[in-house]
Parts: sequence; structure tokens; C-alpha cells
Amino acid sequence: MYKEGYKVVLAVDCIIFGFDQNDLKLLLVHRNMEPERGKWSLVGGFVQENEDLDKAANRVLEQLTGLKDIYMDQVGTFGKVDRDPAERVISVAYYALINTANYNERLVLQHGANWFSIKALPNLVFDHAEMVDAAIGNLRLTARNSPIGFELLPTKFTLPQLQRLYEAIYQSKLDDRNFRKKILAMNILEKLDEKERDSSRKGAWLYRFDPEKYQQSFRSGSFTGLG
Amino acid sequence: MYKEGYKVVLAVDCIIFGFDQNDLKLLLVHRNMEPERGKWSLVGGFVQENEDLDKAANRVLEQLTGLKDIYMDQVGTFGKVDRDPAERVISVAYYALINTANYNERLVLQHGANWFSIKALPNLVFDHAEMVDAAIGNLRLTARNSPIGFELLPTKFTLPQLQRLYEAIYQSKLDDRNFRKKILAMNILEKLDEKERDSSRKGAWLYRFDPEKYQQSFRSGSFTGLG
DNA sequence: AATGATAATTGTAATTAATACATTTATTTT
DNA sequence: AAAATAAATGTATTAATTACAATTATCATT
Repeated sequence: MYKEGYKVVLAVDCIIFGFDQNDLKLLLVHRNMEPERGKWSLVGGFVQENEDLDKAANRVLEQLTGLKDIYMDQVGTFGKVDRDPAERVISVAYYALINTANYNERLVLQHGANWFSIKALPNLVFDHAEMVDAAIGNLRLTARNSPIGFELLPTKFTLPQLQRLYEAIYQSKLDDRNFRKKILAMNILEKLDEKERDSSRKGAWLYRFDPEKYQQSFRSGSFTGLG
Repeated sequence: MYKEGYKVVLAVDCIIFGFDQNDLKLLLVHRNMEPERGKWSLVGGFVQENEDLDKAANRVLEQLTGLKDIYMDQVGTFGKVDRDPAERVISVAYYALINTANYNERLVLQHGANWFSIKALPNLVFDHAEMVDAAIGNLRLTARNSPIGFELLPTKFTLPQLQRLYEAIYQSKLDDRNFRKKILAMNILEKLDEKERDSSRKGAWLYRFDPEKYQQSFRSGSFTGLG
């Protein structure tokens, strides 16, 4: 046992990204304990004895959405002395990308959770806004260095949808022709023989990610970047 | 006070990079407590009550090297249940870049610390090797997105020295002509009227970073990248 | 004084990637 | 039949990256 080791409460907070139509969204809950009970907050939880950090983040995500085995990335650790006025709590922030079609809506409603566009977030408790900013920064960096979308889009999607996703991540308009040229050149998409007809009269061709090629260019360094 | 909040010991570990001739080096110490006393280890310390995480990392760095106000970047937080066999300890890893000419050698020797080339690191305690790998990854990413060197090189340095630094970071040889073209195009260097004559008969011109221009291109997005 | 050795310095051409930009197409609605 | 809507498409320009080898300044040796 370490004599000098003063002990602290350890928490994880999850930044859960989803994509819906044109907006990158975040899943937020009403904080269910004092202080600041009832205010909007990231979903969080305390790390348990015998629980790895990553496990704790996954548990918190699963308790809220019912989703298991979602890849989560560590964003950073927030440990300012007074970040929580009740007691010293160190929080490790993680982010997840989820497909908004898949989560368990009953569970989410039960927690009083809500989706918010990152363009119009409410005030958040403590330093959660900082965590969100850091996570968005991480997501942009990841999206620049690896293809992204597999986690956020339905299995079948159109090129305009994918473009809207990148535009939502970078909050800027991309050129149609250049976007298509670049994304198709990556060779990670498979064109299907099927059109999506909800969003236009002409209809847009559906694509899906080729899982092998997608994984290959993911974190392989062979990615030039979009956005 | 949080009822569910089981408490843990919180530590910081520092990955201290220095550059010397041709090698990127790491400052390591003999661990001074059980378990694994005497083995090579990153410098670490426990976070104190009323001490911010960043402050703790800075304190640990200062206690070993005498250097104050060095910029440190969070690498990640390591929290596996059994990472430390004695007790559950969560450790936040930070990295620092220092100029090997400036640190307090007496202090360093007093702690039994030593510089090791990243090409030939000894076995490290616990998960410190993982921390080092993550830090090197972060450093490479940073060096790709921002100019680097101000912190690691002496005030006056030659272009071959700067090139050796990038080569040490990426562990790969760079082309002389392309390197010079690119680094000079960044417009962050000022050529001095002085030559360094130790390393060659011809002598190499000395340069220094223009602090304003350096800071400008640092984290400005206007940086194309090297290496 | 001449020669050899050493590392520093320099430029150009070819390739590849990024950007800017406007029209046509398929389809449904009126 | 005409209008409206969003999807799909190509080319030229510019900028960035890569590949590649000869010359220069100086010191040490003969």
C-alpha cells in the first residue's frame, strides 16, 4: 500500500456521437444526483473496484443505449481540483460513435436522455463542455486520418449522406465533385444495385462499406484525408 | 460525498524526451519503492490533495530536472486493474520535450536517472513501455502537424542537426534537399552569420527559431508537415 | 603546395494531390 | 408538357511531394 497515495474518486464520462440527417448529435442526460441534479450532462459513472477504465466506459454506454462492444476512444482525463464542487473526482472522458438506428430507445427514454445537435448544445455541468470540445477535436483528427462512417451510418447509405456526415463533422460545405472523386478513389465503398428515393425525385444510389478494405485503410497511414 | 465512488490512488508518469546528437532519448530512473524497486521506470509521483493533474506532472518533472514551466502534454490514462500489483493505481501519462543542455545534472544524478536512446530502451516496470509507445505516437503526430524543435534543440542549431532530430523522431532517413526546401519554406528559421565547426570541416550555418513566426505556425493549421 | 577526405549545400524535372468550377440527368409533381 | 428537385459527372489549374547527383568549403595528410 502506498503511504503517500491520497485517494480520489474515479469516474468516466462518455461523449456519444450519432448522425442524423444533416446533424452530428450528442446524447445527453439529466444529471441524476447532487450537485447540479437535473442539469444536462454527459452520461457518466464511477469506476468500480476490479473494473478496467475501458470496461467502465463500455458499461456506462451500454446501460444507457443497450449497445455492447462499441469501440470507444479515450479523449483525455480531467482532474482539476475543483471541477466537481462536491468532492474531488477525476474523470476520464471517452467518445463513442453509434448508429442512431440501433440503440435501445426505451432505455434511453427511461434515462431521460436526449439528442442534441453539436451546433446547439445546452449548458452542461462542470467541465463537460471542455470534454465535448476535446472529443470533437479528436473526432476531426480521426476523420482526417482514417475513413469514418462505418460506425455512424446505416449499413446502406448514399454518397450525399456520407458527404453530409463529413460536412457535419467539419462544419463546412464540401464540393460535390471533389468529395465523390476522393471518397471513391479510396476504394472502400461498394456500389449497390439499389436506389434510395426518399430524399429526391431522382433517387441516389446506395453504397456500403467493404468491411475488409475499410479496415485496411483504417489506421494504415495510406489515407490522405477528407475535410 | 459520492456513496458509490470507490477510491483509487492517482499517479502521474512523465515521458521526458531529449535530443542528443543523433538520438531521441528518454530520461529514466530507478524505481525507488516496492514493488519492483530498482528497476528502470518513468519518473512518476502521486497526485496530492489540492493539486491539479497538470501541476503534479510539472512538479514531478521539476523535482527530477530542476526545469520549471515546461509545456507538458497528456498522453493518456492507464487504469487496468492489475497494472500495479501492490494496489490499484490509476496513472496519467504526460510527455515533455526538454533541451538536454539545460537540466540540472546534479539533481538528475542524485535520482540515479539516465538517458536512454528510444532505440534501445531497457525493460520498464508495469505498463510503462505502453506509455512510452503512446507518447512516441503523440510526438510523431505533433511533429507532423506543428513545427517542433524549439524545445529540444539549443537556441542556435544547424540544419543538419534539425534534420537529424526529425529523422530520430520518425526513425527514417530524410532527403537533404527536400528537407531544407520544406523547413525553409515554413519561414520560421532565421539564418545567423555564424558557423558551427565541430561536426565537419566545411562547417554548417547556424540558425535559430524566430519565436513569433514559430508560435504562429504552431497549432495554426497552416502547417503542411514533415516526415 | 597539392591531394584526399568529409560533411554541407544546392536545383530541377516528374509525379501526384488539391482545388475551382457549371452542366446534364432522372424523376416526380403540377 | 413544363417545372422543380436533387444526383451525378469532367476538366483544367495550381500546389505539393517526390526523386535524384554534383559542387563547395574546409581540414588533414603527404
